[in-house]
Amino acid sequence: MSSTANLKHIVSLPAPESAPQLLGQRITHESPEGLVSGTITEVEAYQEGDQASHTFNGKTARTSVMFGPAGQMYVYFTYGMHWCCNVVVDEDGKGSAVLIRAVEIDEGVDLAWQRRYKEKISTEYSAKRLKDLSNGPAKFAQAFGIGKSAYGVDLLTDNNLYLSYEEPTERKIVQTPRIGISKAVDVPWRWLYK
DNA sequence: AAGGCGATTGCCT
DNA sequence: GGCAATCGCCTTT
Repeated sequence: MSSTANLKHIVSLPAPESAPQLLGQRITHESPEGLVSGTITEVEAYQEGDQASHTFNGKTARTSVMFGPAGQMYVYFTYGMHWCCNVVVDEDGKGSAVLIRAVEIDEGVDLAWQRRYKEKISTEYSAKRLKDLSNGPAKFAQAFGIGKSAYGVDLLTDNNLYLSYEEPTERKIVQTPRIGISKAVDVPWRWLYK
């Protein structure tokens, strides 16, 4: 199977099956300022009928893309200041997506650093700040320069913002309940590398 | 037309 | 560990 076909298969699955398979996949954003790329290391699954999902109360203007074809980006704005990114998954018509909660950046660290901290990267790397670069959903969005304009972008075909397939690795995966929600708090649909 | 609140983060104690 | 910041969306009048 080709890389694109592998990805296509992964995002065609229901969210709770798709999410753990998106762990380890690569996401890249090429913007006028430069390229940032890294490995997805933490995800959460949300789907229609799931009380914690934005689609629980049906389709709205904000969530419409979640009901569309798999592989598109669902971006939402929250807490008055943060953007968060999801990969739309499952069959066309199902309101499902996988929230990208953390990415390990291995290309474009300088650019990511500038976007996050509004300053040039110093020769003396702060270990904590490096770790904090993209270890949260809104941190990832900021580090990658992703905002409203990414809404609905097809991550399987777009030339600037795209997923690329990586073979599964031996990295140990942990499964836990989702973070920061008030409904369906016991549903264990968060996956991350140990 | 108005009000409450969130799939978060960073700073303060 | 607690809490403020900040605003678009959705629900309720």
